[in-house]
Amino acid sequence: MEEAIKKIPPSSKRRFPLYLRALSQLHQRGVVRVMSYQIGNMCNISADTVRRDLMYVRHKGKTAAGYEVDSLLEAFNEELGTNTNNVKIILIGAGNIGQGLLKYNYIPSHIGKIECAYDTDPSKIGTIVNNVPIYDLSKLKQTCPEDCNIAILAIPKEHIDDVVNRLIPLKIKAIINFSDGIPRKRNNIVVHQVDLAKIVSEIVYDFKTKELDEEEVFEEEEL
Amino acid sequence: MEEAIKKIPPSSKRRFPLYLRALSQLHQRGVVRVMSYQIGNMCNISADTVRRDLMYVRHKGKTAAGYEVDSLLEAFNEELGTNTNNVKIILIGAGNIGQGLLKYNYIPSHIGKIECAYDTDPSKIGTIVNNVPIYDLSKLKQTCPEDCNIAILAIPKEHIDDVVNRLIPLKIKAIINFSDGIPRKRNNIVVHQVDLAKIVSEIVYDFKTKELDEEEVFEEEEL
DNA sequence: AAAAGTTTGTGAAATTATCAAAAAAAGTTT
DNA sequence: AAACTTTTTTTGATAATTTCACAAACTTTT
Repeated sequence: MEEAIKKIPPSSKRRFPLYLRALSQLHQRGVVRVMSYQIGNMCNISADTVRRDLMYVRHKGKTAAGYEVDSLLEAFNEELGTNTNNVKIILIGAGNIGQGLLKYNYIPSHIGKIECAYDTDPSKIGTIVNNVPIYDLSKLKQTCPEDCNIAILAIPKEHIDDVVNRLIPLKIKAIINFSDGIPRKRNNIVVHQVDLAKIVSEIVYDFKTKELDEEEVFEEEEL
Repeated sequence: MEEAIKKIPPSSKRRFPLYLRALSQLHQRGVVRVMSYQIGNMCNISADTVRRDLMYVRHKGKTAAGYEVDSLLEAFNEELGTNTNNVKIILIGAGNIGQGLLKYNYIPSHIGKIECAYDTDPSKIGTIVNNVPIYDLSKLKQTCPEDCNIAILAIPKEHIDDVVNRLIPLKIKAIINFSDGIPRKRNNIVVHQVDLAKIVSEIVYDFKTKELDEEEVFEEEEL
């Protein structure tokens, strides 16, 4: 008879930061109402899934023609709390991918903040990209923020294990690895592989498959 | 009473190119046998899922201590056929992300080949990065390969719609968009958003959530 | 204010991933 | 070389997640 315990599926929760980002953008643009499919487009999620997800945070069922941006924004802010606002991230490697991440605002503030970046190239060391200073990798220990647990790796695969070895004495517990190599397993550190080839591959394959399907409609009918 | 129709779930099929890539790498290294969890590690997929997927292609159930690399490789080659080998891709934008894609072999040949790249920066035009020539974007029409259907976008969001407009007269039917903006909807062109922020966001959020969970074990017990 | 058109909310179905335990192979010990 | 141990696959069962589909709620149009 008590209120049902609010159990939000993990798969749904993982999308919350995306919603927060989309809603913040909408809020900034002064948009008052938004449909599920619009949020879906912004986040690359189906409208169905968006609606399901929104069910979990909308404490009161309310509108039926779009959602109030501000009300949802509030709900997600509450739900996410300050969990992710203050996450400090370091970036190892200010090469192409690294600087790409810095420049394009790919990591918005809801998610966390890249505090500083590291490289070994003297021409990069000492520069500042989009407000983020690039330090000498050899000064990692001295310059890495105290309470930083997450590192993004964007370096050639030859150096991965080297770098990971240096991250272990720091308090880094999670690595987001954009490099095309996999560090060997360690105990105290979780590695998340971001595999750009995987991403492209799936899309290309989907596309090619769909194309074939269209050609093969005739054959199918023979069954 | 006929042989059951081999129906491979789409979600599974989408992983095939990844397996093909992993298996090719193993083959090159001369590895003869491989366990499901090793493939899983290489592809960032759980061992459970890998095994299920392999069920679909291994026409005959066989070994029980690891899989034969070559036999699987053959099976996937057969399954995928030449669908993806000869896919031609163009890359618009040879900035940080674009060159990153070119340099790090992120797009292996099983998936497709980036035939050429385009930029507007005179210092880039005419250069060759990892065997891929960079052309002037204004020469797009003249230089784009005839039978190319896929374009990767890695440009500032301000120029997205401009570029997409130019892609439409060509035979581009799918866009893989690494930019942090979304092109407006068109009829004849499918856009796949690759959202680096989304990726990082999910990882950071997962990490933070797990951290909190550990702290909150006590509270949970009160229920 | 009635009719037409949207969009949500949500059971139900379909799909996908994970668990768990039996079976098969390989390795180890005696 | 037989018996035991360990590892890894296979697969039925279960759980989680997504998608479908449609009634109900609201908006807009006539």
